[in-house]
Amino acid sequence: MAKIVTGKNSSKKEVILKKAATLFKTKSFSASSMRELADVVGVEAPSLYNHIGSKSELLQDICFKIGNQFTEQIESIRNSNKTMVAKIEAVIRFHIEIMAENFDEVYVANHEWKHLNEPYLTDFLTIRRSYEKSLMGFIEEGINKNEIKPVNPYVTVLTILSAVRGLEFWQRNKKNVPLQVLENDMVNQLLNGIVK
Amino acid sequence: MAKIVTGKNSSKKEVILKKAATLFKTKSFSASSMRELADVVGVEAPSLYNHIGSKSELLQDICFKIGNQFTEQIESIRNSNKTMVAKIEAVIRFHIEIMAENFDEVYVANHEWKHLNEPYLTDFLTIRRSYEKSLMGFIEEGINKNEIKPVNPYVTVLTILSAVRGLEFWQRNKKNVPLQVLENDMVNQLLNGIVK
DNA sequence: AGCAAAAACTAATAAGTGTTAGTTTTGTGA
DNA sequence: TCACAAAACTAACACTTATTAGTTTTTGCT
Repeated sequence: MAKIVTGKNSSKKEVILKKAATLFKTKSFSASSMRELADVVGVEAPSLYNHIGSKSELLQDICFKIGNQFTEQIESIRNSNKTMVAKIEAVIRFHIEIMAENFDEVYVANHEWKHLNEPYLTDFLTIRRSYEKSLMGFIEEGINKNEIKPVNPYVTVLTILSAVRGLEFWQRNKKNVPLQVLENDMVNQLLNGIVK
Repeated sequence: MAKIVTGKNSSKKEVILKKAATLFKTKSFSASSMRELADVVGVEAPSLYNHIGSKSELLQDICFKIGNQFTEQIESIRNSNKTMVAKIEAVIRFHIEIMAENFDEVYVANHEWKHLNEPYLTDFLTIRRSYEKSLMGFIEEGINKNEIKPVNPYVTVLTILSAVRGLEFWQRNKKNVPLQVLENDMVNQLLNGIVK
């Protein structure tokens, strides 16, 4: 009889969630079967149900864990007293850092949220939209305070968020480009451009 | 007996491909069934096989049609005699335009390529990597010619490509933000930044 | 009109899906 | 050591999957 090996501070459900995130990232949610997940966990598929409710629940847990993490961070930046440019810079930086730490989960939340069931789907999109609005507020206020050029705030948010999401592709080059270089260069390009 | 309705210049296979791209974009490749595709085409599932080889073949056709389109465009830009900055700008602009025209196909190529079978998977990644290398060449040459700040070329390519890919999220706001505004603002931010 | 090819149909197959039921084994505290 | 709960197991269910075989209908050409 196999046994789920739990690390020091993690419950069995957390172990399953972690492996699920990796599997869903690699194969996508729909193409991943509970039998495959059970395999990497080291157990038979039905045994998983002693610890989790359903396959969908796994996706929900992953998406909302990440969603809340981002929401908390941007709230705390909003309540800080930095210049608007500094706030935007802080957003870019924590985005990169959360991504570097919880890569698989962030990837899954970004790519597989559409397989959430209602009402989770609607909730998730609400959270995400409110996040985008916060960032858009920073841009607008930055323009008003004359820190930022009179750009279209929506396009700017789109550009920034897409750029940081692109870190998904970075992982295969982790060794060649250190995190600090990445963060600095990306912040610089998005804020100051690359043209001399 | 239902009949596949073909437009003026499109074969029945092309009709199926177009609908498949839309379906795969909406539901993802793995979560889309041939029965669903048949439904939107207006036919029974087995009838599709009079026109196509398999489900995987649909994905292959979509991915390589888009892949080749991008490759051709960047080749033609490479062979033009523009400044390097102008070449990079041209890349950003055609990216946005291809995306605006063939939205569903580009989306599928970007998101569902991992479900390609070998040897198509390897081929696709090779094409993509060579595309990235071309763009990276523009950056490096731009730095050498003193047109561009001494940035990390890899990070810069990553930032640019991710930013333009983010247009996926733009569609829901098509009405509010015209294509030209989008193109200009995005080019501007990526090349010149947003900070005053 | 009649014949051949194209393209639709129905029926069926084998494999894979998430999940439940019922049972057995394991780990823990008295 | 014994009992109880936690967590593993096997077997099975009801569905869905892509695809094939075989048949019938439609289309287009002479």
